[in-house]
Order: sequence, then C-alpha cells, then structure tokens
Amino acid sequence: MTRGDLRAALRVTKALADAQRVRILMMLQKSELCVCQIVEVLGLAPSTVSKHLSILAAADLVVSRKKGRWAYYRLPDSAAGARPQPPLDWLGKALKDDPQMRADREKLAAVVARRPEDLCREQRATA
Amino acid sequence: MTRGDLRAALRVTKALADAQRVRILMMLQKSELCVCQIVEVLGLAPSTVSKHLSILAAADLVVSRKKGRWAYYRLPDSAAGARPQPPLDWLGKALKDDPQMRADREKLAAVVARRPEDLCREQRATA
DNA sequence: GATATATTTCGCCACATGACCATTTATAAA
DNA sequence: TTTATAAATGGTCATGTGGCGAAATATATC
Repeated sequence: MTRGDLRAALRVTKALADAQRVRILMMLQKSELCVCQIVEVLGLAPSTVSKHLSILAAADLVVSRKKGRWAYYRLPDSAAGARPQPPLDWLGKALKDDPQMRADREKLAAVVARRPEDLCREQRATA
Repeated sequence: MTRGDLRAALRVTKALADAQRVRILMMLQKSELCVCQIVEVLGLAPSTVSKHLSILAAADLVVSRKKGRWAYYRLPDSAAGARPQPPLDWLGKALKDDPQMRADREKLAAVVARRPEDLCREQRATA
C-alpha cells in the first residue's frame, strides 16, 4: 500500500520542489552515480549535494549504496513496493527538452568518462 | 506540448509541496467550489486561501470562474492540452485513506449542504 | 597505528514561504 | 449613487529552506 499518509506524500512533493534535486533525479535516470560526480555537474558544495540526496532518500526517491569511501545513489528498483514513479515519469517527460537538462546530460557524459578519484582530487584543489 | 521548461515543472511541484494546497486539490476532485467553502473547510483566513489558489492557478492546477461576487475554482478540464494530471492522480491514490482527507471530505459534505451566503456571513461574524 | 580522503553532519546566514490583518477591488443590493 | 460584501492584494512577521565552510565520520592506504 502507498501508506495513505499526507506527510509521506508531502515528503515526496517537497523533495521534488527544488531545481537541484530535480536535476539530480534526471541525471540518475541514466545510471547510478557517485556523489562527487553529481557535485561536479551541479557545481555545488559537497555538503549541499549530500543534504539534497538525504532529502531525496527520505522521500524514497533514491537509494544509496556504499562502496569503500564512495557513496553511490540510484533510483529505487521498479519492483520495490509502490514507488512514487508517476511523478518521476511525468517530470521525465516534461523536462525531456529542457535546455538545463540537456546541458546536464552533456556535462554528465564528460564526467562519467573520467575516473572518480581524479574528479575528487580536482574538486579538492579548486576549493 | 508540455513546454519542456524546468520553471514550469517547478511551479507545479512547488504548488504541490504544501499541505493546504494539496487539501484544496483533493476537495476539488469532488466538484467545483466557492472560495468561502474552501475557507470553511481549511479554517484559514480568506486572504491566505486566496493566495494558495493563485499559486495553484499559476501552475495550471486549477482554473477559476467568476459568478457575481463569488469565485469558483475547479480542476482544469481533462481535454485541455497536456495538464499535469499524473501527479494529481498519484496524489489522489496516495491520499485516498489519509485521515486528514477523510475529515476534509466529511466537513466538505456538511459545507456544500449549506447556502454560501450563510457561510460567508458566519465567517464574517466569527472573525 | 597513523594519515589521507569521500561523504556526512553541524552551525550559520540570506532568502523564500505561509500565516495574519488591513486595505483595495469588483459586483450586488438598497 | 451609496452601501454592503466576496475575493484579491499588500504589508508584516515568524518560520522554513538552501547555500557554504568547518568539523566529524568512516574507510582505504601507508
């Protein structure tokens, strides 16, 4: 059951009511991503991105996986019980041709082509 | 077309990211309502409700109709081009058994049974 | 064990948001 | 035309939210 709870529903809608979090969700539609990769595309501080991800996770819009020092986030498995995919599907279609999403996709392509360690080192240097 | 615009999508998600506005949308699924009826169910100041309704209207989640001094709001016609019904449908299902929505439905039933003029007079007196 | 590092948590600040009241607007009634 | 009134608008205030940097946490590497 979808747990007929207003608070749960608001956790989802509030999570979707932010540009950066929507950008993250759209990025994750391609594939699972490491935090530092998301940081690189959004151009925000790691702490900020981490906060966004925790909000998305609390709304069950993403799930995390820890591999060594790295944390990977992905969209929840379709099989898992009653995910709020309808809003996500709608967003995906609504933003298909959005210039910001297009730019993110391009930057993401460049980012995933590089080794995560190099990304992080570069981010540490720039900061 | 859904106008592949992030800002438009965020207008919708932000509009949905508030409990009172969600309550309004659920109420409107039954039928068109007058502002004073919504005020009565939510128990908020008319100015507050009006603001909420303008936010919903800006996101194309409701449409308004003026009849004399009264303003009626309703969900947009399904026919009209590419309304964001997916999120609404999802919310409707997710909140079907929510206690708050149930209470609103009951109160709404009592409210619509009365004449709007009496409602407004009473609200004016209570204030 | 000590050090380096990817991520998270915490504290802070600027800004957005939701609530109210007071006022304005638009329309009906007198 | 004047008065009454349903709704909308504007001002103000308390609270919530998003951003960063600093410190804490956890895990690999030396």
